[in-house]
Amino acid sequence: MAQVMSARTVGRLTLYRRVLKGLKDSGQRHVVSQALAELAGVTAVQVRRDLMGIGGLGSNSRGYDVECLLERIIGVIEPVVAQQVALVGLGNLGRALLTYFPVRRPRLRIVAAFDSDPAKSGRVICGCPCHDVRELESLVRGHGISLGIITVPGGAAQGMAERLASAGVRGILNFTPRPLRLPADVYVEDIDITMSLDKVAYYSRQDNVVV
Amino acid sequence: MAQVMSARTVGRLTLYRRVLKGLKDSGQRHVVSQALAELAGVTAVQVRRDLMGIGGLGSNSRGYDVECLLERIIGVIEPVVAQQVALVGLGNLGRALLTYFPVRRPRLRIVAAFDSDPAKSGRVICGCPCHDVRELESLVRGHGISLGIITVPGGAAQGMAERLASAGVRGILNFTPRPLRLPADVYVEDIDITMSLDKVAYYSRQDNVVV
DNA sequence: ACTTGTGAACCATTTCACAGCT
DNA sequence: AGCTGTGAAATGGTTCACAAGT
Repeated sequence: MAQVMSARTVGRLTLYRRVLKGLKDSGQRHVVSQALAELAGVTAVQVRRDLMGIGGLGSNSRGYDVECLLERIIGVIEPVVAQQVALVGLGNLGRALLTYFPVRRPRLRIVAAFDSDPAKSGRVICGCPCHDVRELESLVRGHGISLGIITVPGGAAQGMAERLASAGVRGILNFTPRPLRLPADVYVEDIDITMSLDKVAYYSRQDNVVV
Repeated sequence: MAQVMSARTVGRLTLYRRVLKGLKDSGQRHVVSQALAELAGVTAVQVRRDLMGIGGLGSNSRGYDVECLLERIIGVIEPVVAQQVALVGLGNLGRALLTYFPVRRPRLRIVAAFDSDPAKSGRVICGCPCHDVRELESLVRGHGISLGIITVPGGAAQGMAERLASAGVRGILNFTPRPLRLPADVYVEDIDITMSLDKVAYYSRQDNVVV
């Protein structure tokens, strides 16, 4: 990719990939922007803009070739070689994520999990070996782990993020409600579940929701 | 509130609330926009804009009164009376959320959980009674539940959303990767964990991340 | 007739720059 | 000197409207 795409565009491309996979499995050969848009929950123009950005390859009569488009999108957003992921924090959410991910993203595999509770280390949960957090740096370096998922209590978030970053991690998915201050070359994506619930609660009380 | 605030503003107000609670507990009486901004991970101007929107009440010398501001924000974003929440889908993620929420948001209480697996109904998990999904409508109506959290497999998402909406739910937190098509008066907030991880993976491979 | 691709317009949000108060 | 509040500018993202291809 010549230019870096915006986070929203990247997000939508993952939606399209999902939809296209479904279409391909059901034997669809072509799809028009309108149909793709409806399945992904966005507008048709938006779809065309996004696809334009990765070198639009639609036919002016039949729309887009499902297989061809899918491969193009995968080529843009999926890693060529698998990326290794570490999970820090084996609370309920952390354990849920361990079972949630592996089946879906074979190219992003959680290869190590960490917790400060010694009772949790040494075990294997859902195929993922759990270690004491003291081993974090050595194992992150050893496995060449480039992504981190943080599901620790808020107070420990910044510290864990710094340790991950200094051990070579380039991107962090942060489930804690704390903002992470890290070098600019580490990308951070926040998922603040409580904030999201607060938003839902707020708008559910408004009468005139236009979103 | 006269005008409906944007989703981003509402989100940031919840951040400020969190930070202000911490400051209050630590005995801080006043806080300047710059400090609040750093703790919330945004800019100082952003903070002032947001607070302006709810009727800025900062002193031109000492900044904002912590307690006073906290109460103002709570008055704007928190429900006056508690809102009841239903959780649909008792997989790993659903169960993790059951243990995650209650301690944090006393005014948003998950009062019922549903699953299609009969083995899961009749039990109480983390203080929350679990029911067969067939009882969804009657219990949602009976409890006056106004918010729903959906953590079912993707294929069941749209159906569950419709059932929740027709039973009177006004806002839905959607953890499935499917877009929900619902009447415009139901607010939907999506948390697409897999998409977020894909974004992290994508940007972690870019060299020039400016976010 | 129905499609994509796209300049231009539009809208939302953030940032700049500074007036005004203490 | 240091703060908030805010008009105005800038940025970023979405939608409109339509040219051009089949």
